[in-house]
Amino acid sequence: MIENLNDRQLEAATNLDGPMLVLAGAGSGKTRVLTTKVAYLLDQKDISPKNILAITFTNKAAKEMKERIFNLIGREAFLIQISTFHSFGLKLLKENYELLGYESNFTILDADDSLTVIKKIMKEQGIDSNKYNYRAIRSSISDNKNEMVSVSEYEKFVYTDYDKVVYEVYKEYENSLKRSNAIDFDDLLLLPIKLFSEHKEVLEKYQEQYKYVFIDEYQDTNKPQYLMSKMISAKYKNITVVGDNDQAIFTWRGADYKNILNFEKDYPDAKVVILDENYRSTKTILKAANNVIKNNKIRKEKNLWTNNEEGPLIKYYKAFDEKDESGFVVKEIKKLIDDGINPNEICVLYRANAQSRNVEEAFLQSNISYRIVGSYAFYNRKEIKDLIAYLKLVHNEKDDVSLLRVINYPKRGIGSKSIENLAIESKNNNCSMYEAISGGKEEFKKIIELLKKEKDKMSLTDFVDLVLDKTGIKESLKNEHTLEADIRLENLEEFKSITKNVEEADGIVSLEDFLDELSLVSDASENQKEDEDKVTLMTMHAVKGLEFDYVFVVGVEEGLFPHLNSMNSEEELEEERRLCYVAITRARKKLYIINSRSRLLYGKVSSNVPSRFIAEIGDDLLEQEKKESIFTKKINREEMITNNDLKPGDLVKHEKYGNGVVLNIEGKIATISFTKNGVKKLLKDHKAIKKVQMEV
DNA sequence: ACTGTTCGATTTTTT
DNA sequence: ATCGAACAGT
Repeated sequence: MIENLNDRQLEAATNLDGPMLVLAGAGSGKTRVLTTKVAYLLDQKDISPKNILAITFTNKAAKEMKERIFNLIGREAFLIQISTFHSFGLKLLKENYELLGYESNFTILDADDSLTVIKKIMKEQGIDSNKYNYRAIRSSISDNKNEMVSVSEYEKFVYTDYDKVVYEVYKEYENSLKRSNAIDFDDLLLLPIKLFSEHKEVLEKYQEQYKYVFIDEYQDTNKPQYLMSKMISAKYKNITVVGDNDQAIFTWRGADYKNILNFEKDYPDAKVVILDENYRSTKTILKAANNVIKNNKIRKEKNLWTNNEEGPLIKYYKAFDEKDESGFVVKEIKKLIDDGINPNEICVLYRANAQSRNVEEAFLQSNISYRIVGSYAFYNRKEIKDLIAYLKLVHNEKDDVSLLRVINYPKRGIGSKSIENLAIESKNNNCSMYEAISGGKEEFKKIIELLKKEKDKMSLTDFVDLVLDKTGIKESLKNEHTLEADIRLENLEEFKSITKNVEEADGIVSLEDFLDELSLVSDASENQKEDEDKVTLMTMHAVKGLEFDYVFVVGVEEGLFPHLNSMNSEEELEEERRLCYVAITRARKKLYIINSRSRLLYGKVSSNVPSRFIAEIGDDLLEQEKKESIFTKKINREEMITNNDLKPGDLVKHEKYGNGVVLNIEGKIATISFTKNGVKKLLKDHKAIKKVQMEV
């Protein structure tokens, strides 16, 4: 198994004991090293697979690691604890909930659920939502939790009015979750640490169990994750961490890449291995990545190199608008598929989830089958969330968030006034809203009680059917007779096919296990069959750790990538650049970069200039695609372009004066030099002036 | 007290 | 597109 490893990889994979830091550049075979090391460990040492803990960053990565270890050692691989920090945290909570004061059927709130709780609290406290944005308050609370600042500790840091609001909401938020027997995503990391700190004997048990610990993507660990790694490996100190500070893209979520830089301080006797030979990409792709990342100032110099062939130039296409952009992507992907390329080897990357729609529509029209990985997908649809809320409520009746979502859906004549009263009642009795139900709302309670009785008598899929039936969801959608309602019904059917898939794969599935999986996975693609040949669509964040032969990056424009919201500081900009580095290094054979002069996004048309990252890649690595698509033949391109944002250097065409170039803009006046008519000062927004694209 | 309609604001990235 | 607030109607 250790054949074919290079010297450094071999060194990393065979030094089994003690702390080790593996600085692994993109595509340098770090997953290979990790999986080999695990297999070698089991071969050499007298330990059980159950003594190994391996933490990855995404569920997808965990799944892949399991498969690769399975290929090396067979079925024993499934006994190894391989999971994300969050699912490992959940496992710890499932095993120790009493010690932390929870009941066994606790609910996990996702980010949307947390927001609902926060909205409710802010309304109750009479906080003006125009002055204090719900989302801002939520992220402040989450930031505190990720920095491990508790409510009582935060009280000491309250200075401004804003702090005061955050404090009050934070306090009530924590109380409210406790009343609902609920935890949020941050708690999945925080509660295990609380458990370990307060119950040394429990910590010791886990230290004894997980004698060997592996942490992937260590540069993206936040404080609780860092602590969890440290605590659990403190006894034997057999901890191997792998990462690359050039790929730190989650600092906005509290991740601190200094964790990886400080590893040698934490463990002075740590062995350090640097993997800098890239086996994945062509020389061209790697050069592009290096050209981009070297612009970062806060960075440890590093030189990733490859012996792979030069490979084709990066294809660069400047589109007119988002339709032209997706048209180009479709055209190129069709070419690849016609050449016999498997669609599984193609992926399309974007900065924001909202961009997926544009590509999706083009794929639908041209019958390219695709899968979308990401949070705007299936589970975020209203009808699916409604159904899940019922399931969650059946599982944990104290789940106020779910109750609020469905108590009046479908309409049962329970309006805001009744709900308000219910909330007051529950507050007064310090109980959940469900427990406070009385009078006219009993009908709702009866439905839930009935479902509770039935849930263990049938398969999960049948139970979902029963829920749709008894709650009246199905009926109310059927009665709508609109296209929208039909789509919602179809999605609910799709949900049943997911539960069916899960049941077929895992045998009988309990509601609890299914809900756990839902809240951690939050992505339908994980539960879909993966054996079909499909092009993958996802964000650049989600693609971390994966690789494809052909990678398309769309929307490479200033404002979108780097994102406008990330242009406030040099640090944020450097993180965008690392994201660009991650995106580029996903490609094995060929990279495509596409941007658009104008695009419709979030219901608005915006016009953007090409991203600075394209200039950083450098012209000599780019091959610009000429506009020869059907699109140009149909539409007079000059009509496509508005003159609303003339800048010095732009080429223009004037109805009377002909072609010219903009020399200067002062307020509304543009100074333009015309080829045949000399320099003129004109109103820049005059309709006689049209901006002309610069290339052929 | 609940329902329906309209208008306006709002959307980075994830476990 | 979706959600919430505000208002009018039942």
